[in-house]
Amino acid sequence: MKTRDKILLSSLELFNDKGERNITTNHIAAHLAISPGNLYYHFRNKSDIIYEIFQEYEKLVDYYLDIPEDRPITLEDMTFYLESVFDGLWSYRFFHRDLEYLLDSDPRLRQDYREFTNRCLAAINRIFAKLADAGIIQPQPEDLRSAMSLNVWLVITNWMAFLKTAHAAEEPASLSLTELKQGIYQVLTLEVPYLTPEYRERVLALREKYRPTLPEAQGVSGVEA
Amino acid sequence: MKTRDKILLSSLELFNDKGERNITTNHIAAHLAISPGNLYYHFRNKSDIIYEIFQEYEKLVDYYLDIPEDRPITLEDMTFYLESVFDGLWSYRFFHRDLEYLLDSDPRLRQDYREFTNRCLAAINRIFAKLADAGIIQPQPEDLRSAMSLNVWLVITNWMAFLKTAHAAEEPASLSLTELKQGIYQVLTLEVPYLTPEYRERVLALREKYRPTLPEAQGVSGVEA
DNA sequence: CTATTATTAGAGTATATACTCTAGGCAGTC
DNA sequence: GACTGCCTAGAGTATATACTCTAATAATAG
Repeated sequence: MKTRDKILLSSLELFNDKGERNITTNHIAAHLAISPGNLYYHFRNKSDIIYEIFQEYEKLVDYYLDIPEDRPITLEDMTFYLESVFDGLWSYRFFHRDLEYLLDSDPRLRQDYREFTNRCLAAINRIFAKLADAGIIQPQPEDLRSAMSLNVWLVITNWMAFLKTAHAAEEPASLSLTELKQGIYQVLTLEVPYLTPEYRERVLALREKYRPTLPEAQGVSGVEA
Repeated sequence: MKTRDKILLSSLELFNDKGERNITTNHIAAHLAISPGNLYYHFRNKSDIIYEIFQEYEKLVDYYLDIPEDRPITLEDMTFYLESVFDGLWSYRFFHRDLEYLLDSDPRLRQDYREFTNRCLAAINRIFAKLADAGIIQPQPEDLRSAMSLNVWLVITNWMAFLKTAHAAEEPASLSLTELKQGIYQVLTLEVPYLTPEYRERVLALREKYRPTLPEAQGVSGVEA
């Protein structure tokens, strides 16, 4: 594998593990057992590395959220979208953690991320429209659907931060992909009141599959309330 | 005003303005025109300053979210809770921005924040229960209510991050309290499907008051989709 | 084989950051 | 006036960070 690609891969891994803020270019070089000079031969600075990783992330999610225009949408499609988006979030989980700082330090990233957000929101919106067409959820007025889509986006992008911060003082690294996917339970919660009688039971059953197993991790434990 | 309090106040102001990551103890001292030594006479380190600011924040929100046990809840109560919580978020807005890093660097903060989250979730849960008692929303099974409460929490705590990141490349400092309170629109969106016929119109009217004025800031602009 | 280009090592640097240390001022008290 | 306790200044420091520079080594093309 090319050094350049190894740098991108290691950076992503280290960022995900320890947080972008805690990883310097020297750390990355040391982790790969290459010299700082070598790293800077391939990338002008740390921002460029991050920008390139973001572009991979963007491409991945755009690929997943390619909504078919020519056919109706199914429950399986919806499951796929949810699973995929959370997979993407997991693979690039460092990104949302320091999002604001990253956007402040790189105007290109700010611009691109903004457009990315808009594409995602539009995709969620279209999914809802097609779910209504398919008779899975009840149709809603345009502005309610937009606001719902935005709420879905907020839940999806911040579920991980919630998990990490609501976890006890144990190893903060103890987060797993399985736990992350409990976010799907939260997203489906948003759909519950809109489900049509025909699909209600099926979607509720799907939702159950993602129900958090440890009520403690859920946050509302009653005991501490 | 005592130097100690001035340090807390200036720190909060600077953190909110520029982000905790971009503000050093030397910056704080310089901003107050005092010496670093002086600052460190009053606080052992930066973490201690942040921890103390968090405790103020915690106290404020706990005070706002004191749900009365002896009487039913009204729509005015709900409005007050929402307004207050967003006021609190605004006043201590630096906090959620670097939350994960802050919790990673201070175990006390991690523990306290976790308990704080649980208290807030419990309070939201109780509010929903009392809204149902008051006939404003339809009663829901316990687990659905918990999941809904968690979604409310996710929307509330991350609305600001969304605004900051979805904004265009303009001044990132252009965020206003008014915009922030459009988060109330999003929270009320979550309640919409559960409203009782008696209260539906009143709550929808309340919600309209917080509707975002600029569709662009909303994120879903159609044009870019 | 040679010239050129791409890649790498590794020492080095300017700046920043969190924090320390010493000396001293100032207010009150006897 | 001397003592005490609180507060402050400001120079200083160890470490980290992002990044540069030079020279050497591999790879490739003619």
